[in-house]
Amino acid sequence: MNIQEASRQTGLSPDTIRFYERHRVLPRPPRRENGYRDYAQEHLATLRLVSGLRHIEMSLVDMREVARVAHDATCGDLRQTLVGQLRNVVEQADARIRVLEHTRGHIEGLLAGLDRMGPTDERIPGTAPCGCVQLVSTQQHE
Amino acid sequence: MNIQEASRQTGLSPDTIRFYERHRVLPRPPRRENGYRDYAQEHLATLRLVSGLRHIEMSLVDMREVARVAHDATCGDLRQTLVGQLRNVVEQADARIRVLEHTRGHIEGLLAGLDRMGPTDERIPGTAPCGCVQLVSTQQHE
DNA sequence: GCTAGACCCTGGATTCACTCCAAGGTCAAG
DNA sequence: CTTGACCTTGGAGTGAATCCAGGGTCTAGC
Repeated sequence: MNIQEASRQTGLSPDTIRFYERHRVLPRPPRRENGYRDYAQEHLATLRLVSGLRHIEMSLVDMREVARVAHDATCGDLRQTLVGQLRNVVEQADARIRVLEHTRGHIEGLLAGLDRMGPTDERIPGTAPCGCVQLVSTQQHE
Repeated sequence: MNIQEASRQTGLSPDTIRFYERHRVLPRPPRRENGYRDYAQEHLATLRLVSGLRHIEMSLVDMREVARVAHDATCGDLRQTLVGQLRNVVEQADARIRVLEHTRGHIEGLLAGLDRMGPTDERIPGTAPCGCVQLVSTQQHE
C-alpha cells in the first residue's frame, strides 16, 4: 500500500506521515524496489493511533514517546507507560473541552446580549461601541 | 494599569499582548511619560474578548477583523459583522469539541481494551505489541 | 545617594507542527 | 512515447506565539 492509500485510510496527509517519520514519531516502513514506502495493515494501526493523539493536541515529543513504547515495548512495559500517557491525554482533552465550552458560552452570551439590546445606532467615540464593552467586561476571566 | 496587571486580569501574557498590538489585533493603549503602556478598564474589555477568541482558536487575521469592528464601527455595523463572526466562532468551537470528544472516546476504548486483556507479557517481535494493534485498527477513521 | 531586583521597552531570533515547493524518478493508460 | 498522477528528498515558508539581548525605569532598603 502506497503512502496515499495509507493517508486515505488514516486521515494523516502524506506530507504529515513523512514529517512524522523524519521526526521518529512513526517507524520507517519497508520500501519497494523503486524506493516507494510500502505500508501494511500493522502500520495503519500505528498511524491511526498517532492521528488520534494529534487530534487531541499531544505534542510531537510525547507522541514520539507513545509510538516508541507502542512499537518496542513488551506488553508489560507498554501497559504501564501507555496507560499513564493515555490517561494524561484524556485529561488534556477534557481540559481543552472545558475551555472551549466556557468560551462558547461566553460568546453566546455576547450574541444574546446584542439581541436584547435592540438596534441602537449611537456610540461614544473613542470607546468600544454599544453594549459590547459591558457584555465582555462583566465576564470574570479565571 | 501596567501591562502585567492587564495580563493578570485577562489571561493574555504580556508578550502576547504586545504581539497582538504589533499585529493590529489590539489597539495601541496610551503611554505614560516613561513610555510604559497604560491600560484602563475599557481596554480590558477588548483584551478579554480577544482572549476568548484565542481560546476557540480563531485565527489572528479574523481576530484582527473582529477587534477592528468592535473598536471602530457604529453599533449597526458592529451588530452585523460581529454576529456573523461570532456565530462562525461558535460553530468552530462545536466542531473542535466534537473532534476532541471523538478522540477522547477512542483513547478510552484503548484503555478499556488494555484493561480487559489482562497482564500477558509476550509479544510478536517486529509487530506492535499485544492488543494495541487490534484495538486501534478496529476503529474506523472518518 | 546607591544598589538590587522586578518591572518596562524594542526588534529580532527561535520554536512547534506543519505545509509547500523544486527538482527529479516511476508508472499505467492511451 | 507522451501525459498525468503518483513517488522521492531536502529545504523554505507559515502561523502564532515565545524567548532573548540590550537597554531604560522604579521601588525598597541600606
